[in-house]
Amino acid sequence: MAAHKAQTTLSALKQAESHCNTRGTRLTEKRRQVLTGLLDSKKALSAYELTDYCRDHLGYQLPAMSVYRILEFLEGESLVHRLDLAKKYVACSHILCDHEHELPQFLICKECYRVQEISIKKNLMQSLNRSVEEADFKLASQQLEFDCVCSDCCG
Amino acid sequence: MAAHKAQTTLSALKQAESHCNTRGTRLTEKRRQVLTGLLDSKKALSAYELTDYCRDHLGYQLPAMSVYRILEFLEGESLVHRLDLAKKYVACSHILCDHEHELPQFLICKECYRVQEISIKKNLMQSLNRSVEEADFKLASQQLEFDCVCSDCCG
DNA sequence: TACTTAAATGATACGTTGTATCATTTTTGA
DNA sequence: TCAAAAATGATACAACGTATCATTTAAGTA
Repeated sequence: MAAHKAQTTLSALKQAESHCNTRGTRLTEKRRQVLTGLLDSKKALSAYELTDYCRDHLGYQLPAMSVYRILEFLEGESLVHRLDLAKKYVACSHILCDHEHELPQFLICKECYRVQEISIKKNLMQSLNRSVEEADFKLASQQLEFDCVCSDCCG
Repeated sequence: MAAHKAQTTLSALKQAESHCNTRGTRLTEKRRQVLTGLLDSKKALSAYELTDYCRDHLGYQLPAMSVYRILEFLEGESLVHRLDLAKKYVACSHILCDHEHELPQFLICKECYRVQEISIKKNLMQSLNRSVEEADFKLASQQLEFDCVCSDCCG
């Protein structure tokens, strides 16, 4: 289990590194390790699952408090998204892209926590925003999360 | 604080009572009290806030475990909705209606937990479902919840 | 280089939401 | 009246998350 990381994970880490350099922040060893855990996982992980990841793959127990702080940092760098609905975290699927993206939407499988990042069509989001505004509310974020079931879990 | 309940609350309780009778279930005293707490609150309440409600308004401490069970019952009777996003509960705004409703959507103010129940236009929901299905996912429920800010909390 | 300061991480305690389990009370129906 | 079922109580515990203070590590400067 020690061995090798997928090409995309390595590329993403490199990209994340230079992103942080550019911004004058530091992708420390632990931050890199947490990000690696998320990149290598095809599903969303909770903070506590990430401490397990460190214990199992790296041989030390990263305190939950540190994981939360690191996730907060990574989210600030737009390298990670927090999924409120699942109370879990995913690596941003656009780390490797150099161009700007519209705000992502997340489809979260409530069974296996596989996550799909999609972009909802502009006019659909506009209609939605209009419906919400008619009720005198505003969407707190355009980054929506939808409770779903994926095709593996009984599509 | 002891005194009188709004007309709508009383009507809703009566309606809930007969709804349960019809279904062969029982709206017991405690269940009625929890429902009353939700009906009288203009915002979503957590299970623990409902135990506080009983302590403050009814003079006894309803155990959290009982509150959870009662909420589960009320949700099964479609008298209450659980809001995953807020981890809180609201009385269904359609208790007083006798006709069928489309599945509701919820706008939840993340500041004050005021909740607005709306119905999103059919074609909007259709577009959304289509987008989700293109990603090989399915919405787990058509009862969507949106993290919002209401007009009172900085509209 | 050594020293000071700031950034990052660790350790501990605690708060909130929620479930599991078993005991007790209340209601129902024969 | 009595047995069975339904509802509620009590207790313990699990998962997620934050507050606080201590310690370590890195960065910049004399």
